[in-house]
Amino acid sequence: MAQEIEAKTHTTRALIELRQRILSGAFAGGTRLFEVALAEELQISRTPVRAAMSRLAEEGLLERVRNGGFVVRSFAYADVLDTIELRGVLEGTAARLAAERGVTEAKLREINDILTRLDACFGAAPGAVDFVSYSDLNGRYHEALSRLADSLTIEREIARVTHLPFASPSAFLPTGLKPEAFGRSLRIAQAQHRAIVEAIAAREGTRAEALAREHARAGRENLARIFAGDRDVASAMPALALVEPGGRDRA
Amino acid sequence: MAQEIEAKTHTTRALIELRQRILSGAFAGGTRLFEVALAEELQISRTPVRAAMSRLAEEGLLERVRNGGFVVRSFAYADVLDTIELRGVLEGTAARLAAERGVTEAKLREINDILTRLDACFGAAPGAVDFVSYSDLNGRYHEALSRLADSLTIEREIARVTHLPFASPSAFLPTGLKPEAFGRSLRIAQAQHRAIVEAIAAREGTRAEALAREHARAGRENLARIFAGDRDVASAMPALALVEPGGRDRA
DNA sequence: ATCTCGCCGTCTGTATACAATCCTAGGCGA
DNA sequence: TCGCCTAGGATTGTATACAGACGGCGAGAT
Repeated sequence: MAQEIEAKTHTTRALIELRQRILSGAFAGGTRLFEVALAEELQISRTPVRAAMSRLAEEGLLERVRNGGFVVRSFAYADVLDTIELRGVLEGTAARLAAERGVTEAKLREINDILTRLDACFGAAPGAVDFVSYSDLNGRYHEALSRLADSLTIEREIARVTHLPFASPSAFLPTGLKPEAFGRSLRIAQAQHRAIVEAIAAREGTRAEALAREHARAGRENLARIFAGDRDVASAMPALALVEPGGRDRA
Repeated sequence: MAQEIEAKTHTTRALIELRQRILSGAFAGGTRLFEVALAEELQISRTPVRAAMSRLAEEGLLERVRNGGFVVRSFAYADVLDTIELRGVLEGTAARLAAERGVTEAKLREINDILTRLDACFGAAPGAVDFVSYSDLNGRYHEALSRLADSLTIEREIARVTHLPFASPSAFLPTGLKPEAFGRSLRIAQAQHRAIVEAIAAREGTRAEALAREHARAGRENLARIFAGDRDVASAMPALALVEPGGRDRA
């Protein structure tokens, strides 16, 4: 997805454009996308539009409908919670398998290096955190963690779930919380990061799994806080743009 | 997938034909599929071939390659093990969430009904088992289990993983084991089926999860037994047709 | 009033011609 | 001999015309 910048083909451009529109909530969930209309709008023929929609279906952003055609997939609040839960379960599995199977020195060094650099994001004051660096390194940490089990199957599935913006490990970091409370929760998260790697290194599979799950739970609780609090904050979160408003069950 | 029989469109026919070929191992893993060649072979134009391949990519049987085109995804023995492990983890999550969130009387009755009918598959003698009915009902049980958590997200992900033939709950049932040993392992599996539902009904989430994982483990051990034993049996298993021979690491 | 049948419009399915791109093989030059 | 560069073939990308299928709407019959 990184090399998609400066796209060459019409298909790729349509893919990027449509993905952006869906993620930004330009289409309500359940909206049917018509080839002809989009083709006209994007000034291309139906063929690349179809190709792009097909790939968006692979990404899980569109759904095929009976007798052809696509609709925008709709996500309710409950789906967001379940997806974050699922990420926790999968990352927990990656952590457990890594602990059980053992990891190479090189990989351990790599993730420990990320941990060190994450530590460097924190200043003396509770609210002093380099958010930008933290967010970037947090993403790298989770990516490294998913690779620790040395299983392409697990890695793939985590990547798949994580692809949805609201399930990304860094989804709810730059929230509207007060800097102080926010910095505190980030310090706790970082402590969990360390504990997970320590458990893996000590071959404590069950502990590693439990910690990884609890870590995902933190993200989930940030989300719940956003939802329970200011609704304007929630609707301003880019990661929540494609989530249907209303249904807020299953706390 | 059930309504695909008596397919109307060329795309659907191509999809079924190609899927069948891949699953039967007609293409080695890594083989690149060319639109023109397949179009000629199937006596249709490139357009429906492309559409079919795109859907096979969604199913995880094909992979897109850089600069266009598809290759048949290749599965090593380690991937099979990881996928079965993953199924156990996901079914375990479904079971745990079902226990934690509670299930309706109707759903509980439905899965208990399946359990009763599974019991009826066993005769007096150890080797006396109605394999055909058991296999069918076993599939239904696992499907009902995946729906018990009342989460489309989880259900979807289980369906996705289960779609691969070697990860299906019924993948390694009709094996080349001796009837008596086979019947015994099926009775154990059925005991696990019951225990999982009992744990869910009693709201024992952790127990339900552990049991579901262990249950998947049984399938994995059947697979290992097949692999360790007669290699001819392994190569005769339809579910293993698309698995690369050779690599047998990670026991 | 309601049900059914058939027409028609709209949307996707398909074929095909042409364009663009990528990879490779071969030759030329340093 | 090695490397680069070019030319050509192979393969996908794109546009477009036509075909087919589904659904909605209206007219007619009961």
